[in-house]
Amino acid sequence: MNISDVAKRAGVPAKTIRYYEEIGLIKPLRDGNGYRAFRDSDMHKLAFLGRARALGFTIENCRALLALWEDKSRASADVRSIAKDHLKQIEAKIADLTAMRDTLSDLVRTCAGDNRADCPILSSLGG
Amino acid sequence: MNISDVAKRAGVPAKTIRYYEEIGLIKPLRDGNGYRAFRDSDMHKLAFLGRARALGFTIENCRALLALWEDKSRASADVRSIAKDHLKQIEAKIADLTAMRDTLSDLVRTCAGDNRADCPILSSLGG
DNA sequence: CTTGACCTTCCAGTGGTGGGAACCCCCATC
DNA sequence: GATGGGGGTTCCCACCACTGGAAGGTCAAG
Repeated sequence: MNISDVAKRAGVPAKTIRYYEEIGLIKPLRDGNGYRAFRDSDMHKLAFLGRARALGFTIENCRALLALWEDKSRASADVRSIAKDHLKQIEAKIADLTAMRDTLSDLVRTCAGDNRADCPILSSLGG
Repeated sequence: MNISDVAKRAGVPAKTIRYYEEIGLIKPLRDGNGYRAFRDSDMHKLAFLGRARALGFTIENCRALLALWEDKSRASADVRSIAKDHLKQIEAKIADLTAMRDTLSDLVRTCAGDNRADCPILSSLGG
């Protein structure tokens, strides 16, 4: 498989695939002409990476998860611990954003939004 | 005022202040020795920027809001429109993260997390 | 033989800092 | 006068995870 085929099948952009090779997440073979030759296993790894990234795992977490996925004798506790940590971080980010949203939606609600110069949003930002 | 004073008072790191000057958000004067000389107005702008950034506004939005803040004849509708757009983006991000969290917390819940190799998290990522 | 779609590598840029080097300036103390 | 310490300055590199683009090699079709 060439890079555009595997990109389509795994749902990961070709540029990203090259990047993943560069940082050692995948190690595709090479044809005589220098083209990358992807095996099915490479494609599956890329699809795995695509799903993990879609869940917001960092690259380094993806690397760890991939290693655990490859390791037949792994303990699921290791995976669970990574996922739980990540879940906590996501929840923290949601909390941050929710606080922002609440403040901001209050401001938007109290702002008349007409042609007058008086603006509670700017007043609030101004201190 | 020197940079560390204004950093403390406005609650914005000195590094960030230099960056804000570099991109033209503030224009502090200079002393004879080359030190930045901040006026009160610079400090107020920095505090404004700090609050706007804390609400997640991008630098470019901050620039626009600052201009409106400075403009005595502004219409509050302009401010409100920026804030509403930003609010929408925050809500979109919250929705994304919430979807991630839901998927992930399902996976974490169904994962035994013991020493067995069987792991629903990896199975799900593997496709 | 040409065209055009691939593929390759390499370099630069993103946003908003943070870290650190190398150097200047000012004040206090010995 | 020397020295030390704590400011300040500019400049460049690193982060994260890509993304875009240039310059050039390769391949299949017409």
